[in-house]
Amino acid sequence: MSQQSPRTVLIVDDESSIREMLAIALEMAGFKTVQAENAASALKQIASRLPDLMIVDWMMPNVSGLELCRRLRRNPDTASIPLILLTARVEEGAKITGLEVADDYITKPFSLRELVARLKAILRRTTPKGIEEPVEYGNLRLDPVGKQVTASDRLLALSPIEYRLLQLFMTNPNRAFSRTQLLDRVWGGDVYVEERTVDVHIRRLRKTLGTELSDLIQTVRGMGYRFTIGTNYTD
Amino acid sequence: MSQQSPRTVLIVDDESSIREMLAIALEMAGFKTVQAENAASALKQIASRLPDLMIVDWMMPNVSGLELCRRLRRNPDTASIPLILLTARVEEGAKITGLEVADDYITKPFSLRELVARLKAILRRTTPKGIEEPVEYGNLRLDPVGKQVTASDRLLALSPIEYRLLQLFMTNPNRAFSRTQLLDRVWGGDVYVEERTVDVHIRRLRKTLGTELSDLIQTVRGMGYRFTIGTNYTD
DNA sequence: TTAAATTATTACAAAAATGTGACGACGGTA
DNA sequence: TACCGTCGTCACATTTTTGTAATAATTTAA
Repeated sequence: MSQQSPRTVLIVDDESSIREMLAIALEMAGFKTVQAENAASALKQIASRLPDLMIVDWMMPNVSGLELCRRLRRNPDTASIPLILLTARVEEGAKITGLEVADDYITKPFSLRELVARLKAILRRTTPKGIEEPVEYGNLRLDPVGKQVTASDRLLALSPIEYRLLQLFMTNPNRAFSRTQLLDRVWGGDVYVEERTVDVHIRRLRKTLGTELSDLIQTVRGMGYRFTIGTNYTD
Repeated sequence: MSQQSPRTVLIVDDESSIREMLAIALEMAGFKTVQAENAASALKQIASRLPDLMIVDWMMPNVSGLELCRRLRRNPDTASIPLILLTARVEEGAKITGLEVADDYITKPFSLRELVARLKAILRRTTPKGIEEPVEYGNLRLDPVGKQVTASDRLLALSPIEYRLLQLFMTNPNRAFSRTQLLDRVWGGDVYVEERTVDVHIRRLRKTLGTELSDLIQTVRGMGYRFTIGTNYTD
């Protein structure tokens, strides 16, 4: 049974009719959908919550879909979101230009069945990398499928937030996150809590990790926190 | 993490009490604020100095806030200023119409904390940071992503100021900085500290770098300091 | 060489940042 | 209903960082 949390697809198109059609088709296929009618709105949605995949219309007023994709690619946080470009163009040149930034493209008119199929294909080959593969450092192991964390084969009891924190850390080792970034990516961009709340949850995470493993989560003074591996210290 | 020059927020509202409340809240959050009580005044303020973000009341006499936003969007100079619409309307129609021109909207009554949070979120995503590549000279390596510095793979414990100092030096090798320049670029242009304080921090940086690497930071007598690489000396 | 100018070093107290425990709120559940 | 786990926030403790002044060391100019 593939009852993971449903994938979220962000549909970016200026025509509401197309958005609606796609939304219905995708929701029937078991996806969650979010819509945006322009690039600015899309960026806002993304800031609020990272989608698992995006369908972007090539031709849009102001910022074109292509330009939106380029901007997404430049930002490390969004660079890995799989993209499907929706285009009416059939020319080879356009195809190639589009593929440089997109993972796939579909020319209008298109069959919904085909779209869904391609979408699933892309998710199949892009998600296992980050989301479903267990991450492991030393004897600490995080299993995204079972949402379980084990240390030396002992199961750790993590709260939901602790789990997401650890997952973010373990999938981005040696990267410092500010409290704001953590709030954005663990809590979600649309939740407003005190920055210091992060400290408390770091504390709780460290506590459940135990004395040995808690060293993995380091304080970066004046900045935030970092999951550090493979470095020697000389303090 | 607000060591950048303070952002300026232009508040446009016909009710002075609301303007004042917003101004106080925002200034407590570290922003500079400018106020305007109508669209004309707002345009004047903008002409005098471009704000980093605007909060605009939807309902205003004469030109409505929405109309003001539209005019701003039409002008290339002001089109990219992020906008937050302040509105009492809750209807879906209003939301959608508003979002076409604004980056976000907040319905009255609103929580100041939420407003500040959203405002920061908008600034965060409209001011994308450049891609940060590690800098490396010899066995000294500074990693902006992890905010860590290693010497021969040993992690150095730098304080925030030491880190920023070293980052400035390493990204501008062989360039001499005066103490004033260092204060501007490491401390930020809006703080007042003694010039001699720089000396102390240089000393601290040299100390944490260790005897070998401390030679990299050279004193330029009568001028300031310089990060020197690839040069041999024969005094 | 000496005196003046400049920088290095040290110590210390204030300020800032982070760690920590506790409390109440909230939703789910027996 | 009461219980339980989780969460956000606060108050207070602890640690680190920072600015400054005092003093030592060094360089420069005459």
